[in-house]
This record gives sequence, structure tokens and C-alpha cells, in this order.
Amino acid sequence: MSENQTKKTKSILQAPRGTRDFYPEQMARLQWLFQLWRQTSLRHGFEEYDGPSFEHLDLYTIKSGDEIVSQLFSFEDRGGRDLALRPELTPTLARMIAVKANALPRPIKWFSIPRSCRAERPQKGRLREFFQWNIDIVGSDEVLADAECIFVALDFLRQVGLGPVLIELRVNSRFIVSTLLIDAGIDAERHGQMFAIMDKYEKLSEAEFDKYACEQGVCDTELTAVKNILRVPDLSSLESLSRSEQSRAELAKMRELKQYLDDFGVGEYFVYKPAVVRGLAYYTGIVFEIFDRSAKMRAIAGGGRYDNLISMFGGPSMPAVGFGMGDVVLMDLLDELGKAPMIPSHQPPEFFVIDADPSLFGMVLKIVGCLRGKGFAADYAPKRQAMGKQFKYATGRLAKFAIIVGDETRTQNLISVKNLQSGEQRQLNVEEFLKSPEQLSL
RNA sequence: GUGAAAGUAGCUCAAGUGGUUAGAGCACCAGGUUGUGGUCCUGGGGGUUGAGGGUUCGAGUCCCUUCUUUCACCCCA
Repeated sequence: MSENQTKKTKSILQAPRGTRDFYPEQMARLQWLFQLWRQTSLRHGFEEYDGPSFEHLDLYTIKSGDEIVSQLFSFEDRGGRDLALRPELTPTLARMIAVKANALPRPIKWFSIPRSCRAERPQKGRLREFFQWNIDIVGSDEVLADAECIFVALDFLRQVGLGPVLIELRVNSRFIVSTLLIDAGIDAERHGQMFAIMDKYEKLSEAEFDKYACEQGVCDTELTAVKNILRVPDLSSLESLSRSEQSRAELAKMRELKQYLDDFGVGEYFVYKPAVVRGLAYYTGIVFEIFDRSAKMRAIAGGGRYDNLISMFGGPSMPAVGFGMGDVVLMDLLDELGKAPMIPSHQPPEFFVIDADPSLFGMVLKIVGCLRGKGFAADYAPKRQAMGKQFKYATGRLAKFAIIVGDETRTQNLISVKNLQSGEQRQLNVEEFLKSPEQLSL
């Protein structure tokens, strides 16, 4: 082996930057999460879908412009097509819906748990490969749809122990901010830039923010107007600022949203935050983010209304709202709060068969074989060892019942069944036990 | 992509200003109690100190390069 090859062999032992290996222990956690995401989605009436894990590069540049390419893992296939690993699922969703739009009953309530890749520099809570729970409702412009999306997220979070004391839902409306900016004499074409500046408000000190805004070409009167918007503490204060008919209508929508969330029983999570504008250009109305209240981490989830996206992909004009929740920040947070459950990476056996003597091993396999054939999780010690060791192994595997095969099994067809939790033990006839193992009461 | 800090066993951490063969706990494996358990006792495998090069009689320790992680930017779908 050449020196170069030795080097290569060593470097391939390391998983690529920003990726993770899922050993059984981590895989069990991941599956726990997926199952909860899936169950919650289905319970709320969403249907599961998925698309390809890579798409035409254009699919992503249409929406986000060419700058996005540097954040993508892109490549060319042998036919010269430009492709990219999916950095998110929303473009795929828009494409899938644009193709079949007229055939789908509305509202379309879909969910997915895609594995996605972004070529960014990894940090805490942000990797190059991750999973993201996506929830979308397409074809409804009613606030109820926004409320439903948010409710699924909160219902899930509540289930994993993240109540309103620990986390909050930050809500704003891009539309209303836009109308307020217009009232302040700031043209619509500069709103994108304003959103970007407003996004910094919570991260910077007052002086730093002023300086930053000034550098971005915001004049003093504009800065005052922007700050007035950013300082609005709640919806009722927003009312006094909203002068135009449009902004009043949008404010009414936000009130409606709050009412729906109250009705669903998750109103306590709601916080009005004027600085929440989201980075993406395509959001058109209500936007929201979910944060832990200590706010030391990135957003747990984020989303909003994007009424123009489907038509951008060549589909009919269809209103839509949705959010994404990544696995990384969520699991980090659960770990930090001690709320991540211990999930065994194997299925604990219902029955664990133990022999008193290696010569009885054939009977162990016979019983295990029969139980497994009947659909029970049954197991035995991997080595012929003293009974003490076998019991130890059974306990380690979290088995419920131990079945002891001894001389009496050979001579009288008797086995002993022991409840490993209570310690209770009883002798039974083998055939009778095997006929209906589920009727065992101990 | 730019800037900064860190990296010692699977995990958590030791190892004065460079100085014998890099240690401990947990975990893992094997023995011990001869028909009954996560306890206990004994032993064991494990590391080219992230990798590569340099300075030196001598490098875990100092210098350079690189990889990974973390933090701040960029961006955040």
C-alpha cells in the first residue's frame, strides 16, 4: 500500500464533515422521533408524501436565485444535466402539486420527513445532512389553515414535554409589516432589505443596530419608523399603528389566528414578535418561529404563508402555508433539558428461555422457535453458561419473563416461568404454555 | 466561504516551566458464587495523544500544514 493509500484509508474512517453515523442507540432515538412526527401528522389529518432526494438544480435557483448554489451540493450527471441534493422539500412539494393541482382534493394537507443536505459550514444545531419534518396545507387562504399548521407543531412539542413554559411561538405578518413600512413612506421594493435589517434587531444592541441600519442606507426618519414597528409589544398596540385598511384586515387575521390557537388549547405559546420576518423572500403573510424561551438555541421550527410559490413553479395560483422542524436543534434541546427518552435499540423479549444444563439446549431452541413462530419476541443466551449468567443476560435484554428448562422438563414436561419484574415464579406444562403463551398471568 | 478557539481509550477527564513504559472512573470482554438477576471480587483487551511534517539528546506538551468540532460572521430554505 502506498503512503497515499494509507492516508486515504485513515481519512475514510471519518464521516464527512457535518454528517452523522447512526449507531443502533442513535437510530432508536431517531425512529422514536420519526414515529411521533408521523403519528402526530396522521392524527391531525395529514397524508405522507416524498419526492426524489435530488432534483434539477434549476428547481432551487428559480425560487432563491443563483446565490443559493454555493449552499447546495450540486453535480452534473453523465448526460450533462445539472442536479443538486435537495436542501429542502418545499420546491419539490410545489412541483408535485403544480403537476397534479387540478386532480387533488383541497385543502391538500401533506407531511413528509425528508433527509436533506446543505453545503454549509456546520455549527451547533446546523449540520450538512439532517432530517426535517415538513407540514403544509395547500389550497386554502383561510387563517384556519395557518392555525392548523401551527397547532400540529405545538401538539407535537407538547407531547415531548415542551410546554409553553419552556418554549414560545413567535408570530408576525410580513404583509402587515409591509403596509406599515409603506405608511412610513418606504417603497415596496426596499422591503426585502428592511426585513433583513429587522431580522437583526434582537441580535444586536441598540447602538449596534442603529449603526448597522445606517450602513445599510436607512435614514434617520426611516430608522425611527422601523424601530416603532419593532417595539410593538402586542397585538393591541399594533392596532394603534395600523392606519390603512389593508393592515387592519391583516391585523384581524392575526387576531383570528390567536383565537383559533386559544380554541385549540395552545394559546399560551403565542407571542407577537415584530422582528420575526424570516429570511426567505417567498413568504407573503403570517410568519412564525418556535424558540425555547431561554433563546440560547436556533429556532426549533419556522414557517409561514407562501401564497405565490406554486404559481412560480408553473402551477395554478394556489395559496399555501407550512413549516419545517429539524431533528438537530430539537434533539439537542431535549437532551439539554433531560427530556430525551431512553429508547432500547432492540425489542425487549417477552420470553427469555434459560437452560439449567447445556444438555437441555435443544429444548431451549425448540421453545424459542415455537414462540417466535407464534409471533412473540423470544430470546436465549448466546452462550451455554451458568444459569446466573443467563439470568443476567436476560435482565440486560429487558426481558419480561424467564422460562427455565431443567431436568423436570425432560422427565415431567414441566417448565418454570418467572416474571422478572415481580420475581414471581410458577411451574407449567410445556405444551399447555406453548398452546397459548399470551394467557400467561404472572 | 472569512476570522478565532479546541482535539489525550467507546464516554468523562488526569499527566509542574519539554524528561522513564501516557493514567483513572464508567463502558466493553473473560473468569469466580455448581438450579435463579442490574450487586460484589479478580483479571483482560484496548491509544502511532485527530493526521502529516519540523525543532530538540528527548514532544501529549513548542512551530508549520491539514482534518474535525465549537464560537462569531455570511447565510439560514
